[in-house]
Amino acid sequence: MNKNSNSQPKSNEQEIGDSTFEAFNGTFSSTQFSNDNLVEDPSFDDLAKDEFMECDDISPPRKTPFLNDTKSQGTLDASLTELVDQQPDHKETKELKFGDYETYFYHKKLKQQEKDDQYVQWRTKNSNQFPPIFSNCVIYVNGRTDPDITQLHRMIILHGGVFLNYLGAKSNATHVIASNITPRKIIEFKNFKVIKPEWITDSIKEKKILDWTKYTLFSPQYDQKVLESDRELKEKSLPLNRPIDATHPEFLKFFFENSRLHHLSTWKADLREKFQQEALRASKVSQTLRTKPKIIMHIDFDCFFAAVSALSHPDIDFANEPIAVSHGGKGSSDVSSCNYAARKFGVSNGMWVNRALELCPELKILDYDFKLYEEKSKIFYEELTRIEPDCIFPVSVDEALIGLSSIDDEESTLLNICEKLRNKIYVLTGCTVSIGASYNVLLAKLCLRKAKPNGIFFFFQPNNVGNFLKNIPVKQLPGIGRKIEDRLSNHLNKGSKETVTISNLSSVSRDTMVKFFGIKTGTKLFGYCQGLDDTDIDISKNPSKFIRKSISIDVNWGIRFEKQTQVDEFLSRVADHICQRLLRLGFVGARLMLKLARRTKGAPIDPPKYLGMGLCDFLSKSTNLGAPTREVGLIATELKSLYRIIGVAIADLRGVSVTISELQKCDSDATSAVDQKQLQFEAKKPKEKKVQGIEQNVLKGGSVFPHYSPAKETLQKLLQKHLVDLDAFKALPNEFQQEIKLELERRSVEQLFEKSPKKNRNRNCLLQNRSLKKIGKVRPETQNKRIDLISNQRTLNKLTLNIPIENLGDSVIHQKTELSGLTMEGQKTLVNSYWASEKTKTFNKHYNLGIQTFYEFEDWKNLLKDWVRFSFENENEKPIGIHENDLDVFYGFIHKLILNEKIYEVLSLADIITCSLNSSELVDNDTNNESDWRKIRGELLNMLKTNLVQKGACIDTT
DNA sequence: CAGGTGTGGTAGC
DNA sequence: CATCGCTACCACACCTG
Repeated sequence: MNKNSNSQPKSNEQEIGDSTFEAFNGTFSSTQFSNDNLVEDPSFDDLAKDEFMECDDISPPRKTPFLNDTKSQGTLDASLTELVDQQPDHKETKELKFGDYETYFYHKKLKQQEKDDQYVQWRTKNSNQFPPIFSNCVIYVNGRTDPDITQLHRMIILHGGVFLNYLGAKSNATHVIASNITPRKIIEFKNFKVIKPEWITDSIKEKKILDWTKYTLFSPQYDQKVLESDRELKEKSLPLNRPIDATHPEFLKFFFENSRLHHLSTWKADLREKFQQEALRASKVSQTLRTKPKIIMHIDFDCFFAAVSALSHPDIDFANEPIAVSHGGKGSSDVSSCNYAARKFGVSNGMWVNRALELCPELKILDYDFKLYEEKSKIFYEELTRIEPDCIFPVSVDEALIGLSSIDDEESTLLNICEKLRNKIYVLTGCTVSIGASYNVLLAKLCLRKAKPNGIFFFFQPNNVGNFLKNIPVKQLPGIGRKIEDRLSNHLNKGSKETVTISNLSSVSRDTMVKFFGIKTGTKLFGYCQGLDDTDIDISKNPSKFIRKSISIDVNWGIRFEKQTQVDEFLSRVADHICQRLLRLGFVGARLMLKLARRTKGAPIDPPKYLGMGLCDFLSKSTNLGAPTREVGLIATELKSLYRIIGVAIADLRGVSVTISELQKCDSDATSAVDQKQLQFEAKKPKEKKVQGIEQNVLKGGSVFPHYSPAKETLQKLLQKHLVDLDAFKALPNEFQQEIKLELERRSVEQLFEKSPKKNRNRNCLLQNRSLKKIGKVRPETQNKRIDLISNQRTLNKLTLNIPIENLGDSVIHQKTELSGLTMEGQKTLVNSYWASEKTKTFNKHYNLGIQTFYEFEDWKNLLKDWVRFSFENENEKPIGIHENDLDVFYGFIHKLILNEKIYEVLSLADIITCSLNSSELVDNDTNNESDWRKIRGELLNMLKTNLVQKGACIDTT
């Protein structure tokens, strides 16, 4: 750094530095760094060289394609273990196989790249002669080559490239190297740049990356063939391969690959997770309390997509030619980004292309290049890290907030840092960034607005803040969008179209704002008008605050369905997609929400935007999943029933959105159950209330399993669960009523009966599910007729074969939907006094099923084994036993399984109970416990049977 | 009052 | 032909017990 600052011309620094602090509104769009002058500036040349040396010294060659780094090694190892542990005969795992295949290769790739890294480090230790010319390349070598694959491999990685062992369908290979190629491979590689190996060797000789087009493999006589097969392929596969709308099986993949907003959102989430993880790691190492950073820098690319897309069009004069990025060149496609030349014509982001072309007929439309955006972003963040700020807060793929606590000789040094950063990013990415800096986030953001394009703007004069703010439109304030602006405009200007500025708000009191916008927004807005903002961007101060709280998928384009089956298929695919994301991100979730967009009455059937959603009403409904899970089948069924509960006419459906929340971290790991539990306690900290008892217990030096005390909320929940409806209660036989009353008396809550509770709103599906799960629990007659399904494999086969499978899906959903509105007379309220009373008297320990995390079905199996073992452990010369709360969670899961036709799974769980009880490990010191387990096992089979009978399955009980 | 649920708004290009 | 209008998070209104 110091070395470089010497090469910076002093005069510039002085000139800019002076003006900075003379007037607060000075802009530094220093022409010195505009694209044209940049390269010719001699001092810059030095700087650039220097910087490159520095890169070479410090940064290791690209390890994995961008953003994949966030995957921890642990996850991958675990995924692999999962893969190996799969039982081929198991239905669940069979379905997972395809995804895991990819995981397997991913893992392999990572291992390989690790090895590569080690090799590169070793080789470059004593020599510095490998310029990273392939640093943006991901290269796959095909077939026999000269030099051979091993040599090419070495050449590529030593020069900063990534070598691919396997070319996956979604592979991000940038180049394919081959000397010979079969016609078949020509088709296979038709989407790749296929280049001769000489490209590698020559590039290394020249010490720079050469134009690959001069090294393409397809010789002229092949070209014809390529074209032919290409056309052939296109013609044949066009109707099949190109999704038209969401009825196509591959629609989701296709849609997300091309959606800018999807990319923006996932990049953001990934960055957030990455920095959160780093902060978490850092805060464990040093617990020093940091003060709030004194300087906030807000740094952002100028029209990021447009600038990056233009890089692949060297013929374009980016500074003067109007450019926009969108899909296709006309019609209702969104302009996602446009350069400043285009903005002069009134073109803006979000505008439709046809409108933009009206405003600016010579506007050039460029395509998206999501991969390149990612690459440039990676470089950007690498550079931000390199200046070693106090903290980095990612705002977007191309935008970050940076906190600096103090720098010596603040003013000139800050400017120096900013200019150098801008230079470096320009050299490395070919795109310009702007920087705004101030003493809080609000003002830094506003400074950035003033700095754009390609400039720097500082504001450090608290006394002058009123002056600084007065002409700022309120729309520019963070968190103030179109709606709030509209409301302000209506209130203040009475409909006139003038933009509302901060000075317009000076007369508005804090109370008025709070009344208008609520306590939070109102207070925030009032503070903003005084230039106050206490947002803290230091993630490391409270990393757990930034942990992910939900995962969602939104599709509001291309949604056109005619039949219920199409909707259901789509929901299944969404479920599959979201479960894959849960797996990849290492989460399980306990709550599911479905949000639908329905064409507003009177809105045109076909909106102006092709396959767009048009004007819509949004309707949402959520449900609890019983236990944290990522079971695809379960989630799919829940979605389908939620869809029916919301009840949007299929023809009016325009958008589908699925959110899973109440997440728990769950990097499936082969650690022991107890270890897992302890990890869970840490991970669950955000929800302190629920874990409190446990934590206290641990602090007291006691067991991690808390003693059960019926707290108020638990009691409420119990009532909710067991007493769904008072009418239903009254309809019960007398002895049942007595039993329940006695039990509740024991808990001294019988006064709750005196009140007459309102009719249950039936809002929550889960409530009904819970009541359903109790069905048939203590009916002597069914108990007597209980059949032993497990012991008789023939019965099992018959059982599963006799179910009218093709109708099951419908009946399941139908059944659930009906339940949400209807009561099942006499069956609704069933309390099993046995579990409720005796359990709490004798057994007082949780196994804590409720806070376990559940991955796939295998984990439930292990958990159950463990739980059985645990219940036999001795405490005060009595076995710990089974806690009703655990049992509740367990039954909840079983119920969901049954609803999802996971018959085999339920049976195998029942089987596990039998096996565990027969295992010699257990000390048979209390027959009660064993008989409890046998009852539970019987209950599983009973629940299963009841459900199957309802569906009309023919069960052979002989 | 604590909590749950449904809805609405915002940000990035 | 077109076109790829996502997603995480906060805040709030309203309801229940």
